[in-house]
Amino acid sequence: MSAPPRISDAEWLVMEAIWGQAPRSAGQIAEEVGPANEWSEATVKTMLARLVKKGALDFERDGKRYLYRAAVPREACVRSEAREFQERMFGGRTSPLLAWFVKESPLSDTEIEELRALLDEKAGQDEGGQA
Amino acid sequence: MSAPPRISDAEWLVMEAIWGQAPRSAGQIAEEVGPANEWSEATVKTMLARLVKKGALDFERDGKRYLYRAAVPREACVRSEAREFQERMFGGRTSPLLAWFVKESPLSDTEIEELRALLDEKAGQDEGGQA
DNA sequence: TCGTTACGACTACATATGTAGCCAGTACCG
DNA sequence: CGGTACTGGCTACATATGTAGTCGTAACGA
Repeated sequence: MSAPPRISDAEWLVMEAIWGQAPRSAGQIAEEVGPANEWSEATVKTMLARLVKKGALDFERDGKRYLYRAAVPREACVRSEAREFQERMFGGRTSPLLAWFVKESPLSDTEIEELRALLDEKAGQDEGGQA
Repeated sequence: MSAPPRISDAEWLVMEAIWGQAPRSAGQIAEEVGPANEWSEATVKTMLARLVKKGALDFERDGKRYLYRAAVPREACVRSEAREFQERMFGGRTSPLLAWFVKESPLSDTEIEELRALLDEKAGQDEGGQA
């Protein structure tokens, strides 16, 4: 449960590629994220190395190259980032956050319906479902 | 409408103090945020200078000292941070974000009620309320 | 008027981040 | 067995960030 490492903006894009499909070699990853972000292959390799060092990635040898895989689930990283965001912007409280997004964002009727359904579910459960 | 400047973690705390009450002198601000974060006064002053340079703060002379005030509304910064967060975590989509927070967070019945009310309002309006 | 002091300005320095180049070794082809 | 190309490792460098010290000077009190 140790907090996942802090993952920077650029690093996050690399992580996404790996969360999307793993294990993969640096070359494969670079092919996926490089062009879209106008990164040289070297840049991607640097980020891979840093992510390994941070403990966000793991790798196994495959002949002369490495195959990288995520060492932390995306889930955990999202949770951690979300917590920080929530903390900074809304003093850690959830309902103001939700209210803010509901007010600020365009939502289709369908989406509103879905959210209502989720709230219903939520209301059904007793407090403290959070294990 | 130019995007508000990127405000770092530590800087954000200083901004909060100023959004809370302005204009204020460096000393006053340091008094408020320094102890809580174990920052020396020098640290606070550095952040003030950086924030001014970034265009996040403005100041007016008051004798020998400066009185700082926010140059960008908190609103705008929150919006900008929220957009980035949403982009990174949920591909920019709002409803998955809302769904995620609803599922992940404990919400009291009252809060759920309030959100329902908000959704009702939202559903009432036609699409594209975004002014 | 002169000293004191409270401010802002400038400097410092380690780590993080964005971006990328170069080198050495190794696996594989010929 | 030697050459070649690909791969990771190390180096580089500018900017951002966290954290803080020092200095010159203006304002104010004595």
